[in-house]
Amino acid sequence: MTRDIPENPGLEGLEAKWNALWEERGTYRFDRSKTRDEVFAIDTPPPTVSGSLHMGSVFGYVQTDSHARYRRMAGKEVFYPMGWDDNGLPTERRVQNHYGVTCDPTLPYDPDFSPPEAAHQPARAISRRNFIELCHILTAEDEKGFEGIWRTLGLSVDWSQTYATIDEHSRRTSQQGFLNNLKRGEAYSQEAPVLWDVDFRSAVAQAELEDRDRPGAYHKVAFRLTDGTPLYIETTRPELICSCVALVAHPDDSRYQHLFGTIAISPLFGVELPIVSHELADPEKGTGVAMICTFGDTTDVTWWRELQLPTRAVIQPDGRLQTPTPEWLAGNGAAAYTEIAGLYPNQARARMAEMLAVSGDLDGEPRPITHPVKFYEKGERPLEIITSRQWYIRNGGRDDDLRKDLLERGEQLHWVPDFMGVRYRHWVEGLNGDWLISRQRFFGVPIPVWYPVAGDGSVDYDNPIIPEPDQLPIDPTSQSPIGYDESQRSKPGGFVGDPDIMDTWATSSLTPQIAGHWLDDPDLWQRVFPMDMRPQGPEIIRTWLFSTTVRSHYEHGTLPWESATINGWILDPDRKKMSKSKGNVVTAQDLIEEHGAEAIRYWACNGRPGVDTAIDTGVMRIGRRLAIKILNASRFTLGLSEDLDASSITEPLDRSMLAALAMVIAQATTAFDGFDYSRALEVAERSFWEWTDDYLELVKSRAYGDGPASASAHAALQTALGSYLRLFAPFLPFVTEEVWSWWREGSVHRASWPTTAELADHLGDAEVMAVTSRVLTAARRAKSDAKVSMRAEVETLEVVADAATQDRLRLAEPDLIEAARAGSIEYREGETFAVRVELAPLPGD
RNA sequence: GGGCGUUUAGCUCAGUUGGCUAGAGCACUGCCCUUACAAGGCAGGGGUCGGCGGUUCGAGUCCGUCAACGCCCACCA
Repeated sequence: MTRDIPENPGLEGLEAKWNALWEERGTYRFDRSKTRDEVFAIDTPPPTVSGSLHMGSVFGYVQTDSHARYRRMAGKEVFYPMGWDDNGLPTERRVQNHYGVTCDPTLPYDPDFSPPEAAHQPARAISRRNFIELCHILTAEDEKGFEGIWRTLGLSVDWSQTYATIDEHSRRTSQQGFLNNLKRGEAYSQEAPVLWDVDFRSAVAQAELEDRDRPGAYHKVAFRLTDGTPLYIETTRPELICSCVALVAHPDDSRYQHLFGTIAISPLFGVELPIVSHELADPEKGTGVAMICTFGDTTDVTWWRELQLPTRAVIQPDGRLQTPTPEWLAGNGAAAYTEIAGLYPNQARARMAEMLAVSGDLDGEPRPITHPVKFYEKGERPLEIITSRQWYIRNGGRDDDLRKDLLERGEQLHWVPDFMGVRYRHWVEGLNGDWLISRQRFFGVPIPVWYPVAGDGSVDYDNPIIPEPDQLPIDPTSQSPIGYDESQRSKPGGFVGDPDIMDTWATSSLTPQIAGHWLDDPDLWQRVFPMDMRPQGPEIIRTWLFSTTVRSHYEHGTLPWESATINGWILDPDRKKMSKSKGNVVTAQDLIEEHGAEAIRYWACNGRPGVDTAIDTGVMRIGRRLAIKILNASRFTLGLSEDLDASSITEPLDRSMLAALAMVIAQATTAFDGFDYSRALEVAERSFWEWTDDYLELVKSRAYGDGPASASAHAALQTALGSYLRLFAPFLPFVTEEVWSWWREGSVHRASWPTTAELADHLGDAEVMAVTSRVLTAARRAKSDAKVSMRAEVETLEVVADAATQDRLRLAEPDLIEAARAGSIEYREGETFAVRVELAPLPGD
């Protein structure tokens, strides 16, 4: 025996051992000499770097890794990069909490500021540049931690192909992409009402909204017609009566036909308002008359735009009602306004209710209701709508032709599972505006433009000053455009920099271009794009998947990838969706330490594509047991003899076993080609347990002997083991690599995927193994029923079977007699298969 | 309010174009320390497939409908 097989092989230490060796040997290094058709490129989701890794991430990434490993073995050169999403608000929040700081852009840069050991209490305000430096420091630490976990889990990522969505390369790619959109007219800026988060003081895009049910109250309020007749409306936002610009009812509402075109006067404020008609007014809601404010909700925006109403905005970017009395109010109206000036909406609402009650314009008590209110998904207060200048990228929300094109892209994409494509379609069909990409935040990729300042000091937003490509990336708030210098910043005749940053999706929608080095490495780019696979979660179809599709459609006129594989949700052990707010998040680190990487991988790969899956430590234990079983079965097989040529496989039972294995290989391959890793694992696993439980037991006795029959068993065992190790390699990379190293040169992960062709010359009748197992099982059952050891002797085995089955059993008879410890086998002709077992008398009986 | 998904043994899940007495693992029960494996092996009990109604010679598997759960979307008066 020259093989170095441990006496008592175990799983401990395999992760560290093989990760070090894989790194040293460059096992997963991308070979960029391969051409596009030889490459399998994966657009890996860059995880949000946020301290601890969520089990939901582990789930999807491990599934993707199993597929990457399959493709690599199946002959593709796998382009498998890793990115970190450290751009944007989650990082800002984390920095604020971690260091106890807030960003105040008005402060000067402090070059001596160093990261505090502990969080400042209370929070300390620092400059934007200091703040951004902290963002970089913290994300760099977190990224190291994440990489460590991914390596422990055995992701076969090429770690030389990494990026961060805030790094220089990503910023340049993102800014160039934006400038290309701008040049082609796909990006534009416009002053318009936007949904606004008053805490973050930033605009928010449609894709980032969520509805939450909140308590509210209908206030029935009397407006007055010119003759003094009350006209009642119901509103949940009486504080906005001061910003009312019209009253509206449905054009077919007979109750109000006579009022269209006339005037109503607002209570307390005395503003004259036209009474108009519009189809969005719902006769069923309230009194059928609604007040139109600028702006209380998105319907107001629609009415305002379509009915060409004036703007009377009072809500400020900080969420308060403006302090100066609005110009459209005068006299008693102006006096009434002073009661609510400077208040937050909820405070103003209460005050208005009091004032309306006193003036007699409130009919009855406010009626409490629960209603859906729009929130920023990361926000804590309801969104307001304010008017501001923002940048947009056209996404079909305002253009039917473009919408049709993008829907067509969704049809072209191969969705796994296919029903996920419906979510894309519904999202695109439901878009109601273009993609708002500017954010009034600090840590992100700057909008890369400046604006000329005219002699009168006004800013010319319609003619932005564009940087040259070789200047990118730029920060227009600290760099000046070519032809200007810093002394001209914000001066008449000079320039101003756009102060905003881009939405995180405006950058991560370019992950194929970033990872594939679209701008700076055309040679690499043409080898990897369009990519093959986009794995991701279902919740970001509307954001990441869609936005990536939009950018690629514009930039390259193609889909960014051929297939999108959508993983399921992770549920906690009680089948509740895990979320930080529920406090039921289980971190990956703990589970990996407790169960080991192979167990976690097995659990993840057991989850069907796209199917919600609960964290289940029971499944993890099964995976661990499978890994240990592989070690032990390998030790048995490889301890028997040196390598034998497969031509030694002559015994019918051995050839039968290989015939069954060939079918398993075919099934697993078909499953993987359809992105169904879980099916591939399932068929391999079922087959492997049968192999160890039945085949190994049947041939054990023969294998311990000598001669050609023994050699046949050895060679068949080796051949089968070689197949099983490769079938399991995508799922259990450490244990399969360990066994492979006892035996073969090179990495199992660069070995070729098993094929039926390589077994073709050694196949027999698969039924021989099947019927022999049935007889063996019958013998075991008899012993179990008699409560005796499996080693107990059988006097006779009497098999009732048809002639064909008898013939098959005779082919394996010596093995069956040994395994069952039977004295003899007798056959009787019969249609129905049956086995009668007569146990030998026990010694002493 | 609309859409998508899920609902099969106590638990976690398979069941691919409808077809032999519905499968696996865990858990449970019994037996076995058999020289690959006792953090193991062998064997066994246990579901009529969410409800109702159809199509069919035959349905867990197709159609309709209802319900529960999850997710996504929806103009907040």
